[in-house]
Amino acid sequence: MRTHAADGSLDELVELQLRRADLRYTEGRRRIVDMLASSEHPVSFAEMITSLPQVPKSSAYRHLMVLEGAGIIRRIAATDGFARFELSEVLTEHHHHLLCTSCGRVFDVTPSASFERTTARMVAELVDQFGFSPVSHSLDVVGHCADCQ
Amino acid sequence: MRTHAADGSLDELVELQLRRADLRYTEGRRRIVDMLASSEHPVSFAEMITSLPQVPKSSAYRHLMVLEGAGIIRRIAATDGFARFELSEVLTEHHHHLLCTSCGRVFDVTPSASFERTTARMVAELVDQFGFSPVSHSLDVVGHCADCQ
DNA sequence: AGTTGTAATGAGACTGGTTCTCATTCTATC
DNA sequence: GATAGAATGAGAACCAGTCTCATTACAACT
Ligand SMILES: [Mn+2]
Ligand SMILES: [Mn+2]
Ligand SMILES: [Zn+2]
Ligand SMILES: [Zn+2]
Repeated sequence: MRTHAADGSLDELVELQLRRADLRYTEGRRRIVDMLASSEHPVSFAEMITSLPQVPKSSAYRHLMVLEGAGIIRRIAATDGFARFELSEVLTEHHHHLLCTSCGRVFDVTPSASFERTTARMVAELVDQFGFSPVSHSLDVVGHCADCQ
Repeated sequence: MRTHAADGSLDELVELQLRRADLRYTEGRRRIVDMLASSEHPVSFAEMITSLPQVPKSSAYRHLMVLEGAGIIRRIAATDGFARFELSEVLTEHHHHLLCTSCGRVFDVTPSASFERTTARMVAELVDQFGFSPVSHSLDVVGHCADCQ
């Protein structure tokens, strides 16, 4: 998932958002954000430390918690029990996921505008019955990816 | 979530489905199925062994795997990292979930028929772009429940 | 009823992903 | 450059979940 912010401005946006919470945009955190920004699909923790051997495990876990807490990244529960991570939608764009139950991978799919209008209406309908206050929604499709048929 | 099968027939349906895979519908498995059938919301493992102290932990985990494998129950990834379990949709009815990020609870919501027609159309649209073969979908709303506002 | 093969059970050991600890090192601000 | 709070990293600790293995229950046959 590409960012829709111009390449140069992503770092600035992240730094700003961290500053707001008295947090620093340090080397390790930058490495993780850059990695997620350039990844074609949501990334598992294992993939992450493999491709970023400079970042120690204990620190990487902490960075993920900090970045998630600051709303910079989002955690996705995949079908294999291992979470995946991606930039949050304020830094990319709203989209949905295809979850493969064979290999565990997660794929991004961006719906059309009319699609999203319909979804928003449906979410409102669901929530009304319950006094629930919605923050976000996710329409996940579970099945088998092209590689795993 | 109530079952739509008449009370008496649920056990028969489950037994049949297990038999098909040369599995037995034993005491412990029955306890878990009954518990899920009478529960108002998806149940975490902790809740489960608390309310079923007769079922040992190691057996309970195994029962859940067997029942999930046989398509009798479904595992839901909640926002707190702990899975929840419910009867699968062949035994209840298709529905969606409201996930509270404050308390971690999961609520069932049953959409209207027209709602589901629309959703099905949208899922087909998403999947086409990817050569992905869909098995099921889930439209989850993340936010705060009435208790946690 | 007895035999046999396979499924199921349960206590406890074990695993490995994740979190915690703590001593040390940065970094923003005064 | 002094100070305080944030960040770091190695390793210990934790604990949900899995595995092992000896035992028991069950179904299908003779
Ligand atoms: Mn995504
Ligand atoms: Mn449900
Ligand atoms: Zn796959
Ligand atoms: Zn709540």
